[in-house]
Amino acid sequence: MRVRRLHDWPATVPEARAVQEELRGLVDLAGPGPEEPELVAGVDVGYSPEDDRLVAAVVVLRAGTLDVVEEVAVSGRVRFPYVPGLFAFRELPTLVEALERLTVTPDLLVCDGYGLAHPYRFGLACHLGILTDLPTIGVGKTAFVGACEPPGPERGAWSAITDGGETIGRALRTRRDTKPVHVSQGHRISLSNACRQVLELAPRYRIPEPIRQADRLSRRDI
DNA sequence: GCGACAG
DNA sequence: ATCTTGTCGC
Repeated sequence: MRVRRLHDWPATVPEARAVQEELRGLVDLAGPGPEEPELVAGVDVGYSPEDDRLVAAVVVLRAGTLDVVEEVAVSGRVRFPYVPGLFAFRELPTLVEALERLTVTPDLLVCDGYGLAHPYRFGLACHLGILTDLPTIGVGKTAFVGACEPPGPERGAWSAITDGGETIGRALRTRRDTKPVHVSQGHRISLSNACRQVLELAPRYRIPEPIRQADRLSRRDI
């Protein structure tokens, strides 16, 4: 699929912040996003324990059956330090290469990490949404910014993640008695639809299937 | 000022 | 992210 080249990859913190400030105004939070997506892609990155290599993985699933339609893994090198809030600049360059090698265009992109629920309201999922112009969802495994009450114990229970009075995401229980995931909007999808999609994509495990598959692939090829 | 901070 | 053993539960 085609990915827009809106900027060069920044090498420094100030450059990266400038890119975020420039692109954050382009984010579409109105959605509503696809009602019944046909193809859903998951993206994740795995890191080498011994050097600076990383593997970006994209797995496309048929939404109805969760069957794998296409897989792409691309290896690269870390070119940006881990700075909370600028996490996307580590993974995006190689992730974009992997997406460009996709022969199909997904209807929805599920990202490992945050979208709106981000210190500058522009996490990896928002950034990837702008570059691909696809609806994107951010799914985080741990809390980052904002606060929320613990949702009820049942699958499907959720509570709002708020920060300074504004709602930036939801803690969503995808599996009974299991730690919730943190869902936030990336681009071109509403928060309620994002949660509905995440729930449908995680019928069995805590982590939505597209991300689980991408995670497996990124570790296998490192 | 200090610590905490997606992966 | 990654380094790590056992353990509890389906």
